Amino acid sequence: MPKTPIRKNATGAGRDSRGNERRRLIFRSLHDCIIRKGYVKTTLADIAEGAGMSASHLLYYFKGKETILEQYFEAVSIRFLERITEFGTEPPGKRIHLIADFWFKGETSTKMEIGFMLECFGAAVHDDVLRITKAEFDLQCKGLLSEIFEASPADFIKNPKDAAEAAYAMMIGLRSAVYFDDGIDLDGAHRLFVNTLNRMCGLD
Amino acid sequence: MPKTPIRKNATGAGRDSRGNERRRLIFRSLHDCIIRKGYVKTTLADIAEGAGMSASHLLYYFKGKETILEQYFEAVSIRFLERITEFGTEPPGKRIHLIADFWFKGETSTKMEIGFMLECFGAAVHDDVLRITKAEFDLQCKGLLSEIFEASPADFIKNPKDAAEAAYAMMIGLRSAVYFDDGIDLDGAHRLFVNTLNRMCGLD
DNA sequence: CTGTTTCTTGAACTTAATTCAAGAACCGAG
DNA sequence: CTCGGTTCTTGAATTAAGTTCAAGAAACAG
Repeated sequence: MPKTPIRKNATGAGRDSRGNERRRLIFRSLHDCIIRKGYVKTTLADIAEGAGMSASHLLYYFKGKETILEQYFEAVSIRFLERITEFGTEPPGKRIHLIADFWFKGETSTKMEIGFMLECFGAAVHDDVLRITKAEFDLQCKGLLSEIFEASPADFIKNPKDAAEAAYAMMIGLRSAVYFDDGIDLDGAHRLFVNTLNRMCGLD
Repeated sequence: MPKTPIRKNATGAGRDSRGNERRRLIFRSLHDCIIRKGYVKTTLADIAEGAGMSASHLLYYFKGKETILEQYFEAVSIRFLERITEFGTEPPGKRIHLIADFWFKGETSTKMEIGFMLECFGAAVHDDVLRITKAEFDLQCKGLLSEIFEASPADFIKNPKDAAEAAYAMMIGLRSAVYFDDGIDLDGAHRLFVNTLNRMCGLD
């Protein structure tokens, strides 16, 4: 006589608010672990310890180790999108500097997260779930940048969409180069980026 | 009475030539596995099966699973460097197209390897061995590109090194965007890249 | 206070990486 | 050819990590 459990709290509000707090703790611990040893070498026990709970309890909230990664990645993507979207409200001349600062002068955690996203993208090649998230992220960034550059057409590249794509690619490219090479001149890269964008947009 | 084993073949030539053949088999199998399921999901048994030997035998040649990855990555980097270096002997107007073709029109395996390298770079953040290899690769590519662009100074960016760096970053950036997003227009990206480089170099 | 739902854990199970000891294959010297 | 040493190869044992599960604690509504 197994009764079908009836959910009193149909919206799941109570559970989810608590669950979300736990999730955040887990994400933060994952984040720390990745900074210290990278994702591959991070064990469930490591994450659990950092979050102050048992390893098996992690799996009460997440289906498996990779699911934690996926959902954390998704959360990070969303935060990035939000921040990048904010730039769209700034005047053209200012946007470029804000975007550049965002990519080059962020806190350590931002730097880590960008590197982490690239790490995820690598993993994502063979994972449909992550792939979709990445494609989504990519698409939206590009759309936004197109918009930004549309507003101040450059004479360097006739089609502003090309400029936007080029800038986006350059941004990702430079940023990853910076992340993966401690020897690189961060300030130099930053100047180069700003100058290039300015020139592209005829704001030089 | 364990005698200290005396190596007859002090140069290791015989052993190494055989060993290198085995290594190549293992690399090829790793390569195939990564195409099919990605590095993380590839097991030693998978690699061993593809190479026609036992899993434990892999560890006779390599210290551990990650060592196989590291050394394969190193081999790929070297091959890339060699191919890119060849472009340096071509005349300026032709180099750009050759490089662009190399990045955008390579065979599937090239595409896979670029993605794989990015995947490695992600892993490399927490690994000193890979890191050095990447830095080396990076440095040499940049040096070469500087050289290439030095020969045909652009009026777009006054300092040709800036142009080289921008082009390099763009190349990596675009290429990774292409790799990680099946929906992207490969030909369009290729055209954009060639056009942009041409304009940068005043060859338009 | 009581029954239901949610939370939490440790122990058991499963899978993959790594170590190890033993023996097969190879090879040069006598 | 055959003996002794060296290199190659493997399966079995060990270790470590991920996952499942059943049981009990905590929270909470009625």
